Amino acid sequence: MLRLSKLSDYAVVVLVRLSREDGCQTSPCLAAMTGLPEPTVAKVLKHLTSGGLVTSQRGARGGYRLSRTLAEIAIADVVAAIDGPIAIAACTEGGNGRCEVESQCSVRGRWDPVNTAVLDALSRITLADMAAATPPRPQPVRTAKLVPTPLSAE
Amino acid sequence: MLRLSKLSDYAVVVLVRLSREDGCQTSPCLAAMTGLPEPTVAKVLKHLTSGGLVTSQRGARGGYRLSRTLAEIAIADVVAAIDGPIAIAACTEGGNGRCEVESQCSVRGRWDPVNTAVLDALSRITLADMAAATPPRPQPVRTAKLVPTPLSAE
DNA sequence: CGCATACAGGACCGCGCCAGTCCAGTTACG
DNA sequence: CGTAACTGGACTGGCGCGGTCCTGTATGCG
Repeated sequence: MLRLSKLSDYAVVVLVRLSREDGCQTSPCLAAMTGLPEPTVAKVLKHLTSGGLVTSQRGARGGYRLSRTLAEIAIADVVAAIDGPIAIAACTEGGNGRCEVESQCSVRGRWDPVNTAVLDALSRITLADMAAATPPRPQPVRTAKLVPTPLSAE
Repeated sequence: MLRLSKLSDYAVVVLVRLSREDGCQTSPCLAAMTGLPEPTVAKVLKHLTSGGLVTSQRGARGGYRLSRTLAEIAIADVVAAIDGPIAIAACTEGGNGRCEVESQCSVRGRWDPVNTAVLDALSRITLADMAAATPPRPQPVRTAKLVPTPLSAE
């Protein structure tokens, strides 16, 4: 398992979509483009804004803009912006520290290297890597439910 | 976030405790030693048995035994035994494939490298590293492997 | 100047999942 | 033969997440 939250997944999709500098920077437009429900996209964008990954422009003709390039945004940044600090177990530094049997826990504090390793792995992959696909024919990973024009139609 | 399940956390604790070859190999005894509720420990041990990490002996005077040494059991093995195959997002190979907007998903299939990176990180750290027994302050970034800590020896 | 648009930042709520428990069955030791 | 311990399910309650909605505010435009 070790599952990522859905919102983080959505965030990656939205950010990659936002990187295309056509006239689609509002949350309703991004929702339509990605096929995700608009309130959810709005929520994701709000989190990304407070996380500093995008900048917002209020009012009519407003919208969102990436504050950095895709290559400068790591997956870890996105996850941190959406889900808060990455903490594998409750006993790690970023965790809430809820560990009532801590006194007799023989692995106390030993989760931190694991947490660091995972965080490091997620910091090494950027959104540019994620967006590198979407060529006409990426590696058919599993279900080849692939149409020739996935996003260029829009 | 990216939280690990509690059961996996417990499994690490139980396995490390089980590695000490004193007369504590039954699930009631392990529960008492670790301070965890006995039914939960029993459930964890069942999963670890079917995962092949421990072997069981039924009947009176039965119990559990590690089928490998701590150094040969990676964190990824424990997580896989408890929570099933590691899958960061729904769109990865191990995931259940529930992705209803897949047709217009611009990052389709691109989670696999991320998943692989995380899995790799978790495969690099073994239970022997975890059992290195509450050292003063370890700050290794990602070289937390292969540190010759003799404390796991019994 | 007022309206329409779009972000801000909450509150709210139902569903699904996980943790935890329990029980009937089986095995094996003494 | 009785007891201790594993086996493998089913069951359930809590809670966290995904998803929605609402009020307020900023801003561009007619």
